[in-house]
Amino acid sequence: MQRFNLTKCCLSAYFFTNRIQYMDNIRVRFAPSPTGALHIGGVRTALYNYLLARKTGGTFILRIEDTDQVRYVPGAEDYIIETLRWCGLIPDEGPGFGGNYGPYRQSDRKAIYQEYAQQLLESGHAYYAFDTPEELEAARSAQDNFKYDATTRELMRNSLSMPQTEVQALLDAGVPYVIRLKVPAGEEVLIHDLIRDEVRFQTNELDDKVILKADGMPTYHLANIVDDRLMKITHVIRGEEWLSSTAHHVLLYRAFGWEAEMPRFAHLPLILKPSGKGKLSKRDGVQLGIPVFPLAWQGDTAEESFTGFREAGFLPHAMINFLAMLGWNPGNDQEIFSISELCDAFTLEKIGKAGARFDIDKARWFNQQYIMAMDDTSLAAHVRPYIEAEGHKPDNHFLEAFCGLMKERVTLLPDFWENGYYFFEAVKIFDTATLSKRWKPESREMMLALYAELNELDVFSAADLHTAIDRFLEKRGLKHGDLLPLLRIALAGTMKGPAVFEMMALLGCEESLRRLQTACDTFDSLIAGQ
RNA sequence: GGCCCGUUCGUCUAGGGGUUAGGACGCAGGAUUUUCAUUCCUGUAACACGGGUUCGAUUCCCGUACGGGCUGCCA
Repeated sequence: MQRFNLTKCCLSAYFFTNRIQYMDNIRVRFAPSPTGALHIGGVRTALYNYLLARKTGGTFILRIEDTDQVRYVPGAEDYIIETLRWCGLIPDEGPGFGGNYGPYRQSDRKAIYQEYAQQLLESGHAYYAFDTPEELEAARSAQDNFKYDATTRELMRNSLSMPQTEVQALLDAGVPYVIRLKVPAGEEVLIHDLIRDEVRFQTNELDDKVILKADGMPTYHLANIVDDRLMKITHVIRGEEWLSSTAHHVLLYRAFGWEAEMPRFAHLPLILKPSGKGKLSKRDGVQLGIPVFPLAWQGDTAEESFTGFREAGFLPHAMINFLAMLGWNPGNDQEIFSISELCDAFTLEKIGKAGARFDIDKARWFNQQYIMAMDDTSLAAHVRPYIEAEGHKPDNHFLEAFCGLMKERVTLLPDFWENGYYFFEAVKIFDTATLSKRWKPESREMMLALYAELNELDVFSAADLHTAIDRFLEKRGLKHGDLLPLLRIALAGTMKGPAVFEMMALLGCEESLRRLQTACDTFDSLIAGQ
């Protein structure tokens, strides 16, 4: 990274990171709409905003875009904030986070937008429109590809097509109206996108977007321009679905006379379905049985309720790491990144242009890596709830040792219980298929002899067990293979699991011997019965 | 339909005018291990197509195809 220190007389210094120029005091915002659970793609957008802010010493702002009264869903805002907290993407400013540019909820800023809409009205960049939804519908069905624009607005009912007296009369009578942006004809809008370079639009292709709705609320277009301006946003990092409407946004900046200080745009590629085509949707989650939301969401119906990465047993940092790599790369082979490493390595320039397929297997791999790398104490804290949910309250020492034995054998948090429940309670299922091959007529006697031998042990550690059992086998001219598989099944019921000696040591002398006894008592009939 | 964006192994991607096109996930095989897992090794597999430009193109340009986004008083 080259750094250019400009003289103090300059208002702002600039520095370059891999060719993209950043200014000082970077301010970015994550601006979700509280219409339901936050999509995983939204989490990635939040992440990239957060990373740019952290990398540059800038400010990460949360702004709630709740201008749609109809689609507003109670609880969605809490969900968004809980998600950010779970992921560790804590806003510097936002509702409940403080900041000097609030309020950060757009519904609390209604009056501000009206003021700015008025300004556009006065400067001739916007106009009143009285067309009812029905009339618009009629116009659309009467004409294919109907667009409310320079070629059609004279035919519609608005302050451009009607005499001023009539407009005033309608206004005075309290007839509902919207305010539309008057898109100029024959101009070009050039956008310098940080990810896509130059993108051009012809204003003749653009329609006169509604900027203030009949209920007095702004649409996204107006609100986001005004707020980004007032909140001094320097970089707009958002999904590609916004690229098309960016032309309108530039036109709004132009109309307000703010174009020169407009924020920089970076439009992120979308996250696509795991299989097939199209962008990832909540339906994919239920269809494939995979989480596509960070946290579970309880909707009004079963169809509107979804599981989340957290509930599936993902560690937040593993999910973040996975998401970071979906559309961005560090330019080298490193894949595992802590959040702070991500902050250092992140650059907008390394974000790809093409959409990225959502690959749950890769996510699982990341989770496995994070579990294996985590120390036993921290891991125990994550695993404890799963064990307690099954009615067990192990002490920390035991649980940590358990985590240590299991962590190389799991990919998701629930696997700890599912693959290792027998550390907490009696074996429920015995692998009778293996047992019937291994349990010989003389096995019972061998196990009984081992029981007696182990019963004499003073110290029940893995190392001591190892020595004792090796000695036992040697005495009888047996090999590991003659005993250990049986011992494993006696203790755990399954052929899968940690080293037998470690398992025994953790189970303890008393419990281990009890299981040996149980094996001797039941294995004969178990095999006979199957 | 119109406008906009995109296209390297099945997936995530590196790379970039001359390379054995690299890594990771997955999958397959092997080594280690009493089992499973971990770890290690090996293998599998890609520059969408057609024209240019060029001594040479996967890389640059133009088309085509395919995919995606937008096209609401939704965000």
